[in-house]
Amino acid sequence: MFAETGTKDEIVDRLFTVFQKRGFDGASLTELSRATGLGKSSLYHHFPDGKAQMAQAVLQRATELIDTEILQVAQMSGSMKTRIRKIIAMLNQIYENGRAPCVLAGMATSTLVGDLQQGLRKAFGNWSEAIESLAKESGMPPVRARHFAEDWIARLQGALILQAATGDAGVFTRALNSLLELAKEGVARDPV
Amino acid sequence: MFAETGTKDEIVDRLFTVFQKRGFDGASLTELSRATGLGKSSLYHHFPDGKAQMAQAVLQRATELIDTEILQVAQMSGSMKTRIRKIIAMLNQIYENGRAPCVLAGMATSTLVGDLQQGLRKAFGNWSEAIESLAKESGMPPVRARHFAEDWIARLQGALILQAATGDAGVFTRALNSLLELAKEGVARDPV
DNA sequence: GTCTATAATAGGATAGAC
DNA sequence: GTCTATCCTATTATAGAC
Repeated sequence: MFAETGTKDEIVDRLFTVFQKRGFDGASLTELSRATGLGKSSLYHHFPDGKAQMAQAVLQRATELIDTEILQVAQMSGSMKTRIRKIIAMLNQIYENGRAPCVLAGMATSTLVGDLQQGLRKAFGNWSEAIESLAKESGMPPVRARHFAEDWIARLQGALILQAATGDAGVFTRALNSLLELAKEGVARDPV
Repeated sequence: MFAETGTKDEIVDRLFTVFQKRGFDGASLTELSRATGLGKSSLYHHFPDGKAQMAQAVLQRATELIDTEILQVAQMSGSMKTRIRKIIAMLNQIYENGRAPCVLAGMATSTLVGDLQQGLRKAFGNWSEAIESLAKESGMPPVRARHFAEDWIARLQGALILQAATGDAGVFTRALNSLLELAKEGVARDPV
C-alpha cells in the first residue's frame, strides 16, 4: 500500500499525511518540508507550482488508493460479505478508527477549491462507482445503487467530522458497518 | 433570525458568513474586517483574543440558531410532519440548497480545534438532542433515537462536503428529506 | 536533486490618536 | 468605539551555490 523509500511516491505519501491532518489551508510549507525531510527548495523542484501542485499529487494518490483498495477489492472473487469486510477494514485503518480526517474533505473545504475541484470530483466519483458496483451486485436497480453509494460516502464523511468535533467514535463505526447492509438478503427490495 | 444593524450581534452575524465560507484557517482578519466594515483594531476591541474569540462567538451564535430554529421548532405544536418540514426548510435556507458549507464543519477541520472544541461539542450536542427528541416522539427507543440523530446529522454534513466537491445537489436534498422518515408509520419498529 | 540564503507578501496582533 | 500606522512573525516562493 505504501511506496518505496526515496522515490517520488514516498514524498507524495508523506505530503498526504500532512494534508490529511491539516487540510489544504492548514498545511504549511514548513510542515510539508519537515514531513518529507526535504528543504522547501527541493519541494519546489518536484512541484514547481507549489502547494497547489502538491495537493493535486496527493489527490491523485488518494484516487489510486480508492481504485486499488476499494474498487479492485469490490470486484475480487469471494463472497460479498468478505469483500465488504475487507473494504471496511481498510477504511478503518486509513481513518484510524475515525480519529484521522479525510484528506478529500480537507481539500473540499479549502480556499483554493477551484483548481483542485476536478481532482476531488474524480476521487469521489471513483469511490462512488466502486460502492455502486457493490450495490448493483446486491440487486439494487442502477439509480438506487448510485444513491446508496453517494449517501453512504456522505454518511462516512460526516461521521469523521462529528468524531473530530465530539470525540465519539460511535457514528463512524456505525457508518462504516452500515455497508454490510448490502450483504443482507432482500436489501434490494423496494420499501413497503 | 438575523440581528439589528449596528449591534454586536450583527457583527457576529457577518463574521459568521466568513467563517462559514472559508473555515477557520481560511478566514483572514482582512476578510473578517471587510465583511464587518470594521478595521482590524475595532475587531480587536470587540474580541481582544482575536480570531479564536471571534470563532467562538460564531459557534455560540450557531448554537443559538440550532436551539431556536431546530430544537424549539421540534417541540412546537403541530403534526410531526409539519415541524419536520419547517426544520428542513430552515436548513435548506441556511445551507443555500447545499451550496454553502457548514460553519461547524469548517471549524472542526481547523488547526486550533483545542480551544474551540467545547463550543463545537455543544453545538453538535444540542443539534443531536433536538433531532433525538423528534425520533423519540416517533416511537424510537432512547438509544436508537440518539443513533438516528447522530447518523442523520453526519449524513447531512457529509452531503455538504460531497456537494462542495462534485457540485451535485442530490445527496444533500436526499439527506435533508430523509428526516421525514420519522413522520412515517412504523418507523420505530425493529428491523425484520 | 538538495542545500542555504533571501526575498516578498500576507497574516495576526498592538499602539496610540481621535 | 473606530481609525491610521506599525510591528512581528509565518508563509509562499525564488536565486544561486554545490
